Amino acid sequence: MNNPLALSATMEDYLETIYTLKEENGVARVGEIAEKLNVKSSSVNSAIKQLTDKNLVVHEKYGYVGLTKRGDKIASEIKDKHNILFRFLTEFLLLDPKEAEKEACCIEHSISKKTFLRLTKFFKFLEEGLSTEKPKILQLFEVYIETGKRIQCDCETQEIN
Amino acid sequence: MNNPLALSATMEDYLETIYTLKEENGVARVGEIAEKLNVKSSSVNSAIKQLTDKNLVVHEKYGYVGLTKRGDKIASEIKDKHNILFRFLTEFLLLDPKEAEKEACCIEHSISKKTFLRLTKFFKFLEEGLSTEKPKILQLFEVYIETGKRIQCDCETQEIN
DNA sequence: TTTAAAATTTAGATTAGTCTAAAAATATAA
DNA sequence: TTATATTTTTAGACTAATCTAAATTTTAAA
Repeated sequence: MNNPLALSATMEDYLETIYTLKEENGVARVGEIAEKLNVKSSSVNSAIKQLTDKNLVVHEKYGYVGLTKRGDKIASEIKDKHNILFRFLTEFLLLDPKEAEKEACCIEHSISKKTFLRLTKFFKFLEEGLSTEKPKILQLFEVYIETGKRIQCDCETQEIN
Repeated sequence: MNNPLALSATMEDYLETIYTLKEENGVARVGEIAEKLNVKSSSVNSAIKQLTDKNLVVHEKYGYVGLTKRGDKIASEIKDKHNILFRFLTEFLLLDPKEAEKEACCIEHSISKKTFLRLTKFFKFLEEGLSTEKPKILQLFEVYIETGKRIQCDCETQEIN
């Protein structure tokens, strides 16, 4: 019943961290991964072992940690989920970026591909709006969050052209 | 560093399931909890032991499983998160209810109180709109999901009154 | 009321993910 | 280049959550 290819949230975090470190520093090392994830190097080691067995990570003893093609693909998908969630939390729910960052980290392992795609589509939809400013409804929501008051606007009731 | 009162997603699921069973049947029994969560009764047993130690659950041997006041409060908060996520996924992202249900189950353990409150506020905001129909932007998004086309509407650019 | 069936509990094994402590390898500095 | 410091690896313990199998208790039926 359970997909044997499915990764635990923990393993996804390892992949994502390796991916991020490679983006930031060009390479990823055991100690850095440990630091980012707030675990000990020995934990990183055993995770790497598992991910290597799954053909997602490459690693020669005492050397850099890398991603296979498959590992890289999975990592970037997780990263994409993270990013769209971050956008949603900051641009839409107007949460503090620091909080939103932590929150996205957490939720990224729970959302399905479909939800990810829908959220992505939503932002694409917003961006394809002619105007350069935010849609009225989000502007109103911002005011509502700050003041608790709902300014009226006829865009709510008017017909679609 | 880590909050000792924090519950694992697993323990939250147990609380929530007990809560739901009590809603549905008036009482909750070990076997029903096991069935809902797709685990064995022995697993339920050890979970109950832990939750009892934390003063969240009451249970006398071979009897019904109940929630303490604190347990009930926590369970209802989880349920609230679940419900608001379900609404977001179905009403806003227009996902299939069955999928949305599963997804909400998953995400409910990851979102913070703040995110929950913001989402709640967002729906309250929508409901306080004068019109009885959905806000224009969501109507447009629905069309966009179905057709890939973005119908123009001047509500995007007009001034707030 | 005794017996059979169903539900619950206990005991003990297993797995994933973590840790500590010690050993091994690599990098750095004198 | 040798000694020291840092990093990585290994070995083995621990915890949370699960399972199986067996024992116990409760429920229902004969």
